[in-house]
Amino acid sequence: MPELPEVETVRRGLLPALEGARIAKASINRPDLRWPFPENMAARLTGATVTALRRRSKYILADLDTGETLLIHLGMSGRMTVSGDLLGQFHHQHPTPEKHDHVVLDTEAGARITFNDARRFGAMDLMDTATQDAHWLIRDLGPEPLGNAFNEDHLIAAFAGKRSPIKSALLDQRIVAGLGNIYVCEALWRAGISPLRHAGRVTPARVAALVPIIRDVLAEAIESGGSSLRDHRQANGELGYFQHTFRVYGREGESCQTPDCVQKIRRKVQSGRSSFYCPACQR
DNA sequence: ATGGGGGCCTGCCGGC
DNA sequence: TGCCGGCAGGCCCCCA
Repeated sequence: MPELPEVETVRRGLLPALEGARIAKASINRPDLRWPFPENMAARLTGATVTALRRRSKYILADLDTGETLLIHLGMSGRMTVSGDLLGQFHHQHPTPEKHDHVVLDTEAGARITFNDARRFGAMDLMDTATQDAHWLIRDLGPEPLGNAFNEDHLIAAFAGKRSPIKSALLDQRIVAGLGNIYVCEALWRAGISPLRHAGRVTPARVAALVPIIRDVLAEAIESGGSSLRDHRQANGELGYFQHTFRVYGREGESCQTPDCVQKIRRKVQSGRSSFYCPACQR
């Protein structure tokens, strides 16, 4: 269920087990996810040490001491779980393998990282670290929403003249990289902008106001993910997705949470995705 | 060139 | 209980 905050939460959860760790064994249980795995992926991972574990948009990037970088995308249903000694006294045993455990990495230190993805919209690839920015999945991505390159000027310029609904524009990873359906709905509700409005017809002032709102929505989600991740891990060692309460997402028919607003949240399908919004607060 | 829709997959949930 | 339709947080590709 991964948008940027979930991917960041997973990355942070993987850090203690993976960063600096040597991969003793890589088990690849099928030839592909959304796309075929790269040639000899197991052999190229085995024996490699992870020197850094980074994130770009919704991609997790593991730099290896072999000069390659492992790219991981969770798609819609991808999960990564950690088991093994690094998690402490309760988890000496690895859990029973489950259906859809497609890739399993065992580290020399005794941790096991399992990639499970029922729908297989996820992806893994290996690329040269030196030229990673040119990778076909990375090269067209827009700025990181939490970075300095994502600012008022950028978003105003990106929306200028755009005929598509602002909902679609914010889901366009070339404009800003990492937002998905949920956080776009949440950010637009906070900003009071209708998801149906053409991007080019939102006033510059309102577009500018959207920038810190997007940052806040994501930062809050990461923060809440971080805390629930710790809890979750204490409980069973899994890197779960945090429980986050959304103001509009999934709340069709419920009352708008804006004080004094008496409207109900509506759901409307836009280019195949559900948008949740308040018809009174969002214009 | 740009925007919208189809398709990839499996699982789950509600209704009959 | 079983079957069926609808739905799911992503993203590439094709078509108009």
